[in-house]
Amino acid sequence: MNKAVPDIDLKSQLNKWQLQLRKGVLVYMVLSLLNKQEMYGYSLISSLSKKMSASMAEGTIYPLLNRMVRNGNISFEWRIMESGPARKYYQITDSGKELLCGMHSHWQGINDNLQGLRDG
Amino acid sequence: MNKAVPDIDLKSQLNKWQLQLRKGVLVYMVLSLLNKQEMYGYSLISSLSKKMSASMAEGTIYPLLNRMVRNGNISFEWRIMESGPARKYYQITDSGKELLCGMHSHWQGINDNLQGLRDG
DNA sequence: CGATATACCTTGTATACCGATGTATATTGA
DNA sequence: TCAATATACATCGGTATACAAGGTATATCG
Repeated sequence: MNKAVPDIDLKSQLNKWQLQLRKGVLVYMVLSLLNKQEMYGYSLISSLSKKMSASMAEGTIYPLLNRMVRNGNISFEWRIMESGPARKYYQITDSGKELLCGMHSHWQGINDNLQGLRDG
Repeated sequence: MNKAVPDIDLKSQLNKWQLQLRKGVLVYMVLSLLNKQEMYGYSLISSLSKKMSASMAEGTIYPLLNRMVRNGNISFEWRIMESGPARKYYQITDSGKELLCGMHSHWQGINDNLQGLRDG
C-alpha cells in the first residue's frame, strides 16, 4: 500500500508545474515575439501573460531581457516618448534568430513525441 | 552601440536552454509515458533520453519519480526478476491522469501560440 | 574472482521564476 | 496645487529542480 495523501492539491501542483515550464518556454516565446516585431519590456509583459495564460511578473521579464542582451540574442535602444516615461525597445539579433531556429527544432521534436504519446 | 560579445557561444546557449526546458517537460513526459504503460525507473531513463533528444541523468529521474509518488501522481510496486536486481514498476494514478489532463490543456495553449507566431 | 551491466539512491551546485520593493515620469481629479 | 494612479524600468532574496558525482547491491561473463 503506497497510496498516501499528497502534500499539495491538484490545482497547486498544476500551478507549480506551469511555473517550471516557463523556465524554458519564456526565452523561446520572447524570441518568437521579437522575431515578428520590436517591442518594449512593459508591453512584452502583457503579450507574454496572454500567450502563457498566466500573469508574468516584472521581476521575471526585466532580468530575462537583460540576460538576453548580455547573451547577444537581442539588442535595444531607448526611445523618448511624446508622453510618459521613456521606453527600451528590443530587437532580435542575427544570433538571436539562429538561437530561435535551434529552439524551434528542439521544441518540434519534443512536441511531436508528446502528441505521439497522446494519439498513438 | 550595445553590440557586445556574448559570454557563451550559441551552442552552449542552446544546451542551457534545453536544460531549462526539461524542468517542466519532464514531469509531463513521464506522466504521458506511464499513461500508456507501466515502466520501471531504469527503462524510463532510456525512453526519456530518446524522446527528449538528450541523455537524462539518473540523479534527475529517481528523485523525480519519488517526488511524483509523494504527490500521488504515480504509484509503484517492487517486482523480483528472474535475473538481475529487483525493479520498481510505476503506474499512473487517477490523480496523475487528472494532472496530465490539465498539463495537456496548458501545453496545447502555449504550443498553439508558438506555432501562430511562426506561421502567422 | 575481477569487470561489466543492471537497478536503485543521495548530496551539493547552478539556474531562473516570482513576490516584494524601489525609482522616476506623466496624467488625472478633487 | 497636490495626492493618487498608470506607465516603465530595475534589484534582491526565497524556492524549486536538473545534473554531476558518488554510493550500494545483484547478476553475468570471461
